[in-house]
Amino acid sequence: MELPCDGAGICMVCKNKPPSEETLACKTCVTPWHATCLVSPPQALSDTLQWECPDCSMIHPPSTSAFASGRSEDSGDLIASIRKIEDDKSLTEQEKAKKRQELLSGAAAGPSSLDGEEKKEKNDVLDILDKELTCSFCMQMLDRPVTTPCGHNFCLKCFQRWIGQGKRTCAYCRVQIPPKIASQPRINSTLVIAIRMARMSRSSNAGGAAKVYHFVHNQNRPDKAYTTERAKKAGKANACSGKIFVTVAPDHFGPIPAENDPERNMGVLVGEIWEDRLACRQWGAHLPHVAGIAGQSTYGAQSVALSGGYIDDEDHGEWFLYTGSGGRDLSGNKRTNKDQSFDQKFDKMNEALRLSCLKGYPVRVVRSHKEKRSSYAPETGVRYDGVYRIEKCWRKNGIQGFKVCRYLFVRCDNEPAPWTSDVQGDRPRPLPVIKELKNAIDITERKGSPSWDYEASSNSFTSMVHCSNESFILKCPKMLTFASQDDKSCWMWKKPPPASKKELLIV
DNA sequence: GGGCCCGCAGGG
DNA sequence: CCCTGCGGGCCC
Repeated sequence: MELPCDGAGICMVCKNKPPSEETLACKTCVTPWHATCLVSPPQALSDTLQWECPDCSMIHPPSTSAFASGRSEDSGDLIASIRKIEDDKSLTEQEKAKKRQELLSGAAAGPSSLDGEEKKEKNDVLDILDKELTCSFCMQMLDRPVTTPCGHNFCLKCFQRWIGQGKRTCAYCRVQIPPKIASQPRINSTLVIAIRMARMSRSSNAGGAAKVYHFVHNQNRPDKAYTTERAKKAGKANACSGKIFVTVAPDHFGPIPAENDPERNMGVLVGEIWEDRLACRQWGAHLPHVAGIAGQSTYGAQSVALSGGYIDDEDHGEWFLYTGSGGRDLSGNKRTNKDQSFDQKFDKMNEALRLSCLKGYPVRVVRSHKEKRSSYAPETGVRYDGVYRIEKCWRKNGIQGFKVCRYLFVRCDNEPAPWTSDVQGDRPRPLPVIKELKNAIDITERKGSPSWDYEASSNSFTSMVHCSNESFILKCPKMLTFASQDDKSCWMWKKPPPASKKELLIV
């Protein structure tokens, strides 16, 4: 059995610490090995620099190196062909690049294939999948993929073999692997789905060429927003999202609890502030980085972003009026600065808000203060403001409006209930009546505060809903719990409503 | 400080 | 696929 030196430099075979002249570093994985304990140590001194350890030479046997095997005999031709393209003065740089790519992607492998265009596209997809979904050990498509914290993927078996050899660094980038992951590697289920899809696309010959998505898996995203090569100008305006830190589903309603915050294990607290909308997105409070409403018209709205400085938005802290999407222009964006139809229906995001109103779903609220710095916001940035509910929806002069009220007074750990005029108050109280709604139509209303009542006999929560002169009862089992047995007036979210709408019983 | 343009993300 | 979106940087 051949074993390397451990982290302290002690040979795992002879249990001695070899002097540096007896230590060999693998050219691939840089792991130190005790030369005298090797079965076949390198003979010449010059070989020691190019020496590959038993593990690595086993993993990458030279004969199966993907590049060498496929192209070794015609690589001379390939270079000649590339030179020919380079020298062709009739081609633009773009055309040259395209030709080169065709050549490398194998479209030109079969001489002058006529369906090259279609084949190329398919190959592009498969190339990307090959590259991204390949295990660095066995060079095959990942089997039961395990992802390291540094973002590299390996087959479960390959990973376990590596760990079994006493390795505790990533085979790809040498970053330390935490003991927990080494001992209990978890299969990356999202990746499993991606692999399944890749296999499907590989096996299906028919069908149009798949589109190449520049998809970056969450684990592989940086901790901060970043700008791609394609987005020429720097800055966050065109930035891609960084890693999402919380583990809640994108359609998750309500607060983000500690158990979904593996990063800090504290959940997203009311009053938390991020530099911008992209950072806010990373903590799951509000996912769209431009749009103001996160939601699905058939499911409900998860969150809204309230940006200060719009005069028509009445903002009273614990309740505010919100104009639905499409009802205003995005400042400085000509495309949306069009005339509004005067007969809008509730659709898309507005319908999502209306549905949340009907069902009494909690809506997360984030506020930003780009223009107006109100006394509410001594700080800059985007602020998570806790859970609200949509109390009323209406349509007036073709514009949809929403009245959004604090759902429950959520006690937060880092400061007393913010955005309330009464700082002491973390109790529900009557809500102000909205003015000037005489000409409004389509009023969807939801009454009652707090919205959910606890029913001890069934240990469930019920809520009375009034809608279009009809009343019905919503039942949601075990949705809320009291913060403490002593203080029943202080409500707190413990468990968010079910992620699937099926689980919500309407009796 | 306003106009302009940009490109990402997500819904439908 | 197409469209839109209570961002945001930069230029004037």
